[in-house]
Amino acid sequence: MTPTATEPLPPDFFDPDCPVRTVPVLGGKKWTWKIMRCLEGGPRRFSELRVPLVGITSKVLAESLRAMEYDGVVSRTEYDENPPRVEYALTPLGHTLLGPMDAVCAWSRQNLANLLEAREAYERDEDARAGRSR
Amino acid sequence: MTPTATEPLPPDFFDPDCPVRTVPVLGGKKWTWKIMRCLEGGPRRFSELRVPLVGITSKVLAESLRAMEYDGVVSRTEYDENPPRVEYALTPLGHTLLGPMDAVCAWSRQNLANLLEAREAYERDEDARAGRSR
DNA sequence: CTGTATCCTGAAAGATACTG
DNA sequence: CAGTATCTTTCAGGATACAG
Repeated sequence: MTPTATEPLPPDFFDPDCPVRTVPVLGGKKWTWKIMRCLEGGPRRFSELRVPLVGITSKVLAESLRAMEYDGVVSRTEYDENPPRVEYALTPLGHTLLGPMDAVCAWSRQNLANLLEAREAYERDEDARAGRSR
Repeated sequence: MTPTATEPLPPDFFDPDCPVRTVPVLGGKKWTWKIMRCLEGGPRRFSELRVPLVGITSKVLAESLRAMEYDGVVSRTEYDENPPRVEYALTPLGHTLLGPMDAVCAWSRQNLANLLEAREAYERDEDARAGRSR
């Protein structure tokens, strides 16, 4: 599964049709990770989610929640009240995703300094090269 | 840091300007995770990477590698030969990212069945609802 | 309050052709 | 071989208005 560097990587190293590709939490989906974090502490209603997700529109929030519901990581519970109340929560499956997510988030936090330093170094080298050729 | 469900989520729950947001491996960047996996076994040259990354164009591969180099997770080594040879490899920082990434990938593999089942259930319910209202 | 319906924009990705 | 240069496409995301 992990070929060494001396042998060529096979063309079928990745399955282009692998359904994992379409898991929202892995692909684009700008807000998914943040929504997960907002639901970590317990159920939240729609308007409650909009507060910390500064800048999100109701359209995008609704779309994101629907995609997550589709994948079974979020549940939607409608209460027949007036005014209407809808609560979103992590499913058991969603909860199991928190751990892996935390690993990546922790990495980001721990290596933020390294990252910023790498970017500065990269730009310094760019400047040096451009300076010489000029 | 993790508010309970009974207290409201503060508007500053997330820092909109947090640089972590721009880490390629966390945001969009369709190919980043796959490129990481290709480099896991050791250094690879440009054309070698194109084989398993079925469908990627040289333009997008070059852009992706540059972004990863910028963030310090990939190194680029140019050998002064003819024909030219360039090798890409994971940096030490890049290697530390493999662990967290694996956690998410493992989750995807382990829960793929649950995911597909959730999607089917979702679509069944949709059909049921549409059927009733029709 | 919890959304949907439109329309629009910008950035990422793809197609194609070409260069040192 | 290892890219760059253009041009086109695509689509997630945003703005705005409105509905149950």
